Amino acid sequence: MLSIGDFARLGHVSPRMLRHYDDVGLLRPERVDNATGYRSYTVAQLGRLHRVLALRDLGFGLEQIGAVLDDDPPLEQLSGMLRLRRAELAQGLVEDEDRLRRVEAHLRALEGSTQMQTHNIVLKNTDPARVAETIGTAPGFGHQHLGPVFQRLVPKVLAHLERTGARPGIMIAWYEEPADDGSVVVHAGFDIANQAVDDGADVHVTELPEVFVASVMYHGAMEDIEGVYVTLVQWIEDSGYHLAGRSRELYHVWDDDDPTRSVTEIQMPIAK
Amino acid sequence: MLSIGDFARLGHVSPRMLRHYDDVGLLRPERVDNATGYRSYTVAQLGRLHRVLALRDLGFGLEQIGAVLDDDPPLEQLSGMLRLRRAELAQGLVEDEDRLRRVEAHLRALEGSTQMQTHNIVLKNTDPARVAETIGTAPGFGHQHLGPVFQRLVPKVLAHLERTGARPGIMIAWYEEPADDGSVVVHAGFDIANQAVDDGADVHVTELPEVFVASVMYHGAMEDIEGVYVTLVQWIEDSGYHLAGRSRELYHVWDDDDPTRSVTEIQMPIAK
DNA sequence: TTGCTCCTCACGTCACGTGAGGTGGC
DNA sequence: TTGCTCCTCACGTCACGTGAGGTGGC
Repeated sequence: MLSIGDFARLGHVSPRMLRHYDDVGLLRPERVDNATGYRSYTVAQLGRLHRVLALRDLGFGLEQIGAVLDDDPPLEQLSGMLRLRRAELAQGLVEDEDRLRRVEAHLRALEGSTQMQTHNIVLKNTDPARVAETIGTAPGFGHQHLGPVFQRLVPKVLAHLERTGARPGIMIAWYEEPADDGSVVVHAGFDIANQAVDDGADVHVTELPEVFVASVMYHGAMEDIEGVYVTLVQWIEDSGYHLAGRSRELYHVWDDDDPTRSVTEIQMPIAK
Repeated sequence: MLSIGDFARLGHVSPRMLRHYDDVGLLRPERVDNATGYRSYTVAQLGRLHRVLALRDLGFGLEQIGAVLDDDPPLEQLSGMLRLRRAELAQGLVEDEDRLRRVEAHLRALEGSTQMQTHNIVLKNTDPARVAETIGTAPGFGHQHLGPVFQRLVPKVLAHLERTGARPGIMIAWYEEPADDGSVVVHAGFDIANQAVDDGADVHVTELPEVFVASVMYHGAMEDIEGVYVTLVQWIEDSGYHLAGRSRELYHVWDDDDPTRSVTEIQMPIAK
């Protein structure tokens, strides 16, 4: 008979672990002294300890280990558990590899040392939105091209919504792929939630689908937003994703008086 | 101003998370109602929430995130943190890949469906041991070859220990690489801990070094141990390791009357 | 008046590590 | 008598999820 300390040394575990395994019924001492509570183990119990350690090393929880050791499940069930564990591990590996790539993308973004705080990029599924929008064409990207187009489009939508008695929600814009000459079709409109709004002459109600995006919150005036786009696109590429759709801008805070207080969310659909 | 529920929906997080971030000081509501305790957030706070989520996604703890956001560390320190995180992730990946291989080795061992309970293989560093041992040669492995050799060697060591007044500890054997004709040099002896023992005519005191091994506890008579070796060697290979030294046997329980009660540990040195 | 939201505790998670405070055997 | 081992609580870990029990605004 071995004391808990001797048995622990023999099995390369801590006495505390053995007490814990006793508590949860995973490995009971061969006997326990009535008066002192001292635990005694036999060398033969090393076998059971070994099985516990082996299964723990594979990542099983103590409860599952207890089930395996005590219920002596049939081979198929055992291999089923191992297969499940294998799948979990493989899944975890994929996730951690992706995470590692994202860390590396942030490192590279830091080197670029753009003013923007790069640690601001979140991956998520957008919530779908119903928008009343209208369409215009700009000669290209960039604030100097897009600004005037918005000036023209936004009042149209607002007027239409006022006519139909609907309250505009958040303002949203999205961009089609640029044509060969660089010109861009711009969609600008407002979220209308589930309010009933008829289509107008130029204004249409449409549904923006749920998509997986990389999203950045940008605080500041629209003139300076281009650097954010550059950083974001680079980050997406660095972290192993690629663009997979039309990007959107959500104007969470639109401050005409002080544009630097604006809060704009850029969403770029991506896929692996 | 947004209620906690609205802000949570906007940021794709749970209200509980926001309360938690408030508790730990990571993201305080813009204001809290004195009477009701209701929290209010502003849309501008989405930026901070975004940074929290981005860093959390990389695997940083909330405390570290708070430090990054509030202390605004210099670029080098930021990139140092990212580098550390990258190293941790890479390390974790290696470990999980190894674990995955071990799971797969167990699956293959199950298919073989040997009687032995394969979930009994533990990787560990052996503890170094001082042993008094002697040497013999057997015509090959297998109980029929080794048995008689042990019969001859063990009494020699015991007699020597008795002469020097030392108490024998656990019995240990190890094997040199077989020669071309298959013959094996066998070392057999006893652990003597730190007792002073002089070398004898045939008996030498030697130190077994600490090595990394795959270890199996085998309950039963020595005649049937060969299957365990076969399974163990196969498992080692399947799990991406290779043999890296001479294997040992530790006779934790040696029962002459009932050999099936014997407990023998097989240790095979391995490396990646 | 009935839902809905929000509030504050407080337990549970997983497998132990780490004291605190006390006792028994050499 | 002094170390050493062993014992039983009980807290802490990490980031919340999940009730319980209660309140305020539409």
